[in-house]
Amino acid sequence: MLNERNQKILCAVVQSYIEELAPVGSRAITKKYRLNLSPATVRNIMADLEDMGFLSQPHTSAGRIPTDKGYRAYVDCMCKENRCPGREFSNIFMERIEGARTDLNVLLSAFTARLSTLSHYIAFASPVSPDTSTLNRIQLYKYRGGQAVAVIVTNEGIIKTKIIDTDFGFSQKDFGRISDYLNSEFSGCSINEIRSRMIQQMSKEKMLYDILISKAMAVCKEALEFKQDDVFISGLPEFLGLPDFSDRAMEMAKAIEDKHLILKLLEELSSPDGIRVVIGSENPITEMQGLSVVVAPYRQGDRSLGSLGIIGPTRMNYSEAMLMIKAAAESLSSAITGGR
Amino acid sequence: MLNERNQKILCAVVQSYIEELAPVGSRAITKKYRLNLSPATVRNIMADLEDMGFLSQPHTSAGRIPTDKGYRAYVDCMCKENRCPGREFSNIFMERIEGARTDLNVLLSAFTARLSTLSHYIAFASPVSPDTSTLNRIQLYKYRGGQAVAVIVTNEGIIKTKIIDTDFGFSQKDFGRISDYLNSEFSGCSINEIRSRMIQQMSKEKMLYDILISKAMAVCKEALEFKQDDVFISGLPEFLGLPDFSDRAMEMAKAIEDKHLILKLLEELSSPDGIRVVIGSENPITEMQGLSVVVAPYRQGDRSLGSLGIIGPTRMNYSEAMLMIKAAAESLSSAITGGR
DNA sequence: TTTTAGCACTCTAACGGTTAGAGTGCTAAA
DNA sequence: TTTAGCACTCTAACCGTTAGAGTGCTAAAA
Repeated sequence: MLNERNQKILCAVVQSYIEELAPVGSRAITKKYRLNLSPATVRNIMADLEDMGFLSQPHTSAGRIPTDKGYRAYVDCMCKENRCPGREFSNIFMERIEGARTDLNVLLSAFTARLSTLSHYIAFASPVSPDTSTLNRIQLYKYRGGQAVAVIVTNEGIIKTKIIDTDFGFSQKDFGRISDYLNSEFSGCSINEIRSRMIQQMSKEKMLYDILISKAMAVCKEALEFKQDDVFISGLPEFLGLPDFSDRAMEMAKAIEDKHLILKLLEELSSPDGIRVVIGSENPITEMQGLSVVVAPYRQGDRSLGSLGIIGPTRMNYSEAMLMIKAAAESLSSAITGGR
Repeated sequence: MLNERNQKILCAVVQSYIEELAPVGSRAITKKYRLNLSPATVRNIMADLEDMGFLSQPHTSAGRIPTDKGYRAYVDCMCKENRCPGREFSNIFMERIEGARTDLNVLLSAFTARLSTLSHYIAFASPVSPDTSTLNRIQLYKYRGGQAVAVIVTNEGIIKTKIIDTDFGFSQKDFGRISDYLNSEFSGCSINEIRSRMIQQMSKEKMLYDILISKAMAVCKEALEFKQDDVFISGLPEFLGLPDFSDRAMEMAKAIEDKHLILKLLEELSSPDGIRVVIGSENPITEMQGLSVVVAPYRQGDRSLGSLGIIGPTRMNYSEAMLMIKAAAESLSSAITGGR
C-alpha cells in the first residue's frame, strides 16, 4: 500500500508531530531527519499521503497533522521493528513488588499510580470480576451488637470485608459453624457461582421453616454480596493539565471519570493475548474518540484476570507507552503468580 | 467597626460577586438589592470600604472585588443571622446511611463523594488516626504457602486486612492461638499503644531464644503494622474545570493532590467543636492560599474521630457549604455512633 | 450635613486593518 | 524524477480606534 519512502516520511511526520505538537511542514522534515530529499519532494509526497488519508491540513498554509489512519500506520510499522525488550521499565515495577506482598487490589492501585506518574497519562486497571475470582476462604466473626464481620479471601489474593447486620443473636460459635459450612461447601468455586447456588438453596430451605437455618442462610447471602470493585484509575488531574485539552478538559474528565465507560471499553478490548492499541476513532466508545488507549492483560499463571492500560491523547508517545504497559503487565503477572 | 449600612453594602457586594464572579459596580448593587440609595451614595460607601480594606479594585474603572477580609466579615455576619437548620441537606446524607452499614472507611469515601458532587467543590475527610482507633478484635488465618491473612477490626468500625509472609510453618491452630493471645492482651487498646507495647515485649522475649515464640511475635508485629490511611478526597476533576482556575489549574491540582498537605491542614485546623471556615490568606498552608476551607469534626458519641470538609475558591458559596458540611458531619457522626 | 445628579475621566475588551512569516502548490529547469 | 523558484494563502501578532462600564469629583438638592 505504501512504498518504503512514503512510509518513512509518514513516520517522520508522526514522530515530529508527537514531539512538537504542532503541524509539521516539509522543510522541518528534511532538516530534522536527514533524508536526502528537498522540501519540494517531501511536499509532493505529503500531498500524496494526504490524498490517501494519512495526513490532513488544518488550513491551506499550515503543515500536516496525522489522521487516525496515519497514527495507525505509524504504530503498525513501529511494532514490526521495535522488538527491544525495554528492561529499563520492568525494573521500575519490579522494585515495587519487593516491598509488600499484599492484597491484589492494593497492588493494582499501586501499579496504576506508578504507571500514571511515569507516563504522564491516565493509567487504569480492571478489577477481577466475581466470575473469575474463586473462594479461598470465608470467615465470620461476632462484632458489636447483632453485627458480624465477614472476611472473604480469594485465590487471586483479593481480600474483601463487610459488616453484616443481623437481627438474630448468633454466638461466636454459631458464626464459626456458618463459616465452616461455607468453606466446606464452596471453597474453590467462583463468587458468582456461590451466590447463585446460595439463592437456589435458600428457596429449598424456606420450606423447612427452621428459623435458625433461615437466619443463618440470610447471613451467608449477605456475606457474599459484594459489589464489583471499581476500576482503578490514576493520573486524571495531571492529564487535564496537558496542553491538548485546554478547552475540552471538562468533557474529557467526565468521560474518563465515568467508570462504567471504562469498564465497557475494557470488555470490548479484552484480547486474551498481548498488547492492544486503539487509536482515536477506532475506539468503540464514542465519548472517548480523540483519545488513544494501550492495554494488556494481567495474568495468574496463564489465566487472564483482567487488564491494565494507559489512556492518552491520540498524539501520545506510543512506543514508550507500549514498553511501559508491557513491563507493568509482566511485573504484575509475575507478582500475582509468584505468590505460589 | 462597621455601621449597619456599610455592612449591608459589603454583604451585597460579596453576595453579588459570589453569584456573578465579576467585579460589581455601584449601579448593579442598587438595582439588585432594593436599598433606597443612589449609585453615587453607594460609590462613596464602597470607596470607604476599600479604604478599610474590605474591598479592592482590579483597575480604576472596574467594579469592586471583596478582599479576604471582606469575605471574613461577610461570613461572620452570616453566621450571626443564619441559624436555619438546613434539614434539606441532612436528608440527602441520611438516605445514604439507610443503605449499608459498612466499614467506616467505606462510609467516609461515600460521604466525600456525595459532598463533592453536591457542592461542586473538593470534599475531603481525614482518616481515623492509629492513636485514636482502638482494637476490637484481631484474627489471623493460614493462607496459601507460608502466608497468613490478618484482619483487624476496631471499635470505630474500621476493618483492615493484610497478607503476611512468614518463613515458619505455622498451622491454622497456631494462628488461632496467636490471635487469642493478641485479643486477650490488647483488646481495647489503641493501635499505636499496642505497637509500642509489642516492640517492648519483643525485646524482652528475645532473651528467650525460643524460636516459636519469636517467630510468632514477628507475625504479631507484622500484623499490626498498617500504614495510616490516606486522606479521602473527591471532586478534583470537576473542580479543575471551574472558571476560577482556568490558568492556575495545574498548580492547584498539585497542591490539593498532595495528601500530606491536606493532612497538615487538617491538623492545624482541628477544633474539637463546630464548623470552622478558613478564608484565602488565613490558610496556614501557603500553597493553598487563594482557596477557602470549611471543616467540621465527625464523632463517635462525643469523641471526635476526625474531620471532613470542603475546599473551594475563596468566592465559594459559604452559606451553602456550611449547611452541607454541618449536615454531613451530623449524619456521619450519627451513623458511626448509631452502630451501638 | 447628607444625598444625589451630572459630567469628565479612565480603563478594558472588542473590532478591524495591516503585516511578517510559514508553508503550500505549481511550473520550469536540472 | 527531483529540485529550485516564485506567487499565493492563511494565520497569528500587532497596532489604533472605539464603545461601554464604572469611577471620582463637584455642585446642587434635601
